[in-house]
Amino acid sequence: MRYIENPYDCPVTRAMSIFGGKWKPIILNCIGESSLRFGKLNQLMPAISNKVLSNELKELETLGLIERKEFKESLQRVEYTLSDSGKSLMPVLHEIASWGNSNEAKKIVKEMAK
Amino acid sequence: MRYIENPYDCPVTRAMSIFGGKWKPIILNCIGESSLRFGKLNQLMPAISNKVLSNELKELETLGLIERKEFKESLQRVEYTLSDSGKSLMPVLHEIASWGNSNEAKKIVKEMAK
DNA sequence: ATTTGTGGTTACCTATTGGTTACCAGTATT
DNA sequence: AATACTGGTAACCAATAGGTAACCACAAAT
Repeated sequence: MRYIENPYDCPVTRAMSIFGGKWKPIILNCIGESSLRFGKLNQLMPAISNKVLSNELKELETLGLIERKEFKESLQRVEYTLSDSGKSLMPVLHEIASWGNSNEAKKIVKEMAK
Repeated sequence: MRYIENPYDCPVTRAMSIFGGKWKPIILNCIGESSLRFGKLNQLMPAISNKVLSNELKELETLGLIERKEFKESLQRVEYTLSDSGKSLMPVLHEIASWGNSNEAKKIVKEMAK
């Protein structure tokens, strides 16, 4: 998602410029308090291609919302976690998740499917 | 935004399928508790074209998140308000707005601009 | 009679997103 | 030595979203 012009300094516009987009909130929520590998993220979101996942992870890292840790141990191993900025988004993600679990949301999705 | 495949029934995925996208959260937040005319919405979000605004409003109406009221009075007059479903999103929008006002968010946007 | 404002629609084009397939390096397994 | 797994990347193409500009009906104002 590109930066959205925001002449009136709208906070929702600012927030959505940062973590809006099809996958970013979902990825951030998946990672949450845990530490996930690329392959695991791919499993959790079967609908995302590895190209797109790779791009999104890079963008989230550039934004400073996640951290990428490479373990040189043995077999290639990379883990993603939320940075402090990313963690500050947790209340937002919880609120979104909570609404997503509401009957309102479920009803709307049921309608969309028709 | 199309419906996102959601095999694990992730609530964030469900929520973002509904009100995700570049403009939807911004429009919903703009309307809030008030009742806004098309022209006013256009003023509040100068970066949106009237075509896109028109489309988004239609989609939001189809989703049942907003209501469109036509006043036959005199001059063509249409007002948009949140439906009950739309109002149930207010806590989410507030949380997003609150994060958008945080220093974290402002710092990130400052970096993006470079 | 012409102009202005509202709430759009239409046609057209471009930019962005997303998807597919193939491929790669390093390590471990068979 | 060949194969498989991880975490990707590259090239290419298709679909979708978004943007621009022109236009329209209706009403009111000049």
